[in-house]
Amino acid sequence: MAEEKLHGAIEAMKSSGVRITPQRHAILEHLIQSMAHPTADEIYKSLEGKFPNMSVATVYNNLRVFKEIGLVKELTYGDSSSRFDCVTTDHYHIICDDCGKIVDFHYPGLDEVETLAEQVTGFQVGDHRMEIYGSCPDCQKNKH
Amino acid sequence: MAEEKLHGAIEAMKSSGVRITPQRHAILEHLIQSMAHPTADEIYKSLEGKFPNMSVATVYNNLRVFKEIGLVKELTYGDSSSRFDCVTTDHYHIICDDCGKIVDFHYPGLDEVETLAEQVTGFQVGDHRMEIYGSCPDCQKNKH
DNA sequence: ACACTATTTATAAACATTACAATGTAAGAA
DNA sequence: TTCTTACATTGTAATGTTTATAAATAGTGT
Repeated sequence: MAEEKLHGAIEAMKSSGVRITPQRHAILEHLIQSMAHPTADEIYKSLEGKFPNMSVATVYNNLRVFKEIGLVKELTYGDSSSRFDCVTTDHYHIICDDCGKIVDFHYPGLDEVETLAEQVTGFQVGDHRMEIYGSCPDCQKNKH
Repeated sequence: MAEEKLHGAIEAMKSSGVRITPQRHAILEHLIQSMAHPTADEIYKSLEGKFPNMSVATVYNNLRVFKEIGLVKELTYGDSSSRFDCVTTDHYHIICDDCGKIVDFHYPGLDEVETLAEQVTGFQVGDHRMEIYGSCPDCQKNKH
């Protein structure tokens, strides 16, 4: 399934006229395979073995490119660095306040809220963002 | 009404055992009166007149204190600096993609999503965050 | 093969935020 | 009041993430 996602992403790049370089391929692959919503620096470090000469700038540049063609979303929380998430299917995130773990979870989509917001504020709505915060099962145990 | 909010906030500080210094009073006052969800730097600049010697560190320190006692929420978007919002009543934000304007808007609260997330993920949910993105009425006019 | 453009690299710069040490200020006890 | 102690503020240095820039490299179309 990760294969298919990667394939789909590459198709999306092709049809957007974006070149598929080895670095881009590797960054995308890492984003898809790692379930961990990594930071730019984590991606950089994890590809050091394969690409000893790769620059951090390349990671940032390409994450921006991926964002622009809608392959990737940037997640900004309170902490210092952004995390990046491959948008394959629509999903939300639930985040552990204690250990920082991020888990995907599905929910129908909040169309109703968007509609109401449009009516009340006069905005033309394009998108929304939602996250849920709490304590993950592991951290609940450790607290007891 | 801003008076009452400020008063309530000061009471909250008292009962948390947090000292009410002139700087803290001014920062809170600015947060409550400005409807603009300011950045730390904006707060700092706006109080330069009253407190020529105030340090940026003071602004950051106190925003952290306010966050800890639950008076203030930190809003992190894609851009470089956090914005700060006085939590008086529960509300969500709708944000203009073009000009960055942030407008408050009320909605019943997404208890149902929280409950479902709890069941699906096993997390113990404490909080959630939602923002809506779009184009504000002004920017819609300026586009066409 | 050639010219042209996109991409990568390396490094410097910008910027927000935090850490730290020194100074100042308020509250309570003797 | 004065002493003591804990908390706040200030100024500055340090940290860390992200962006800008210029040079080197690779790819594409003619």
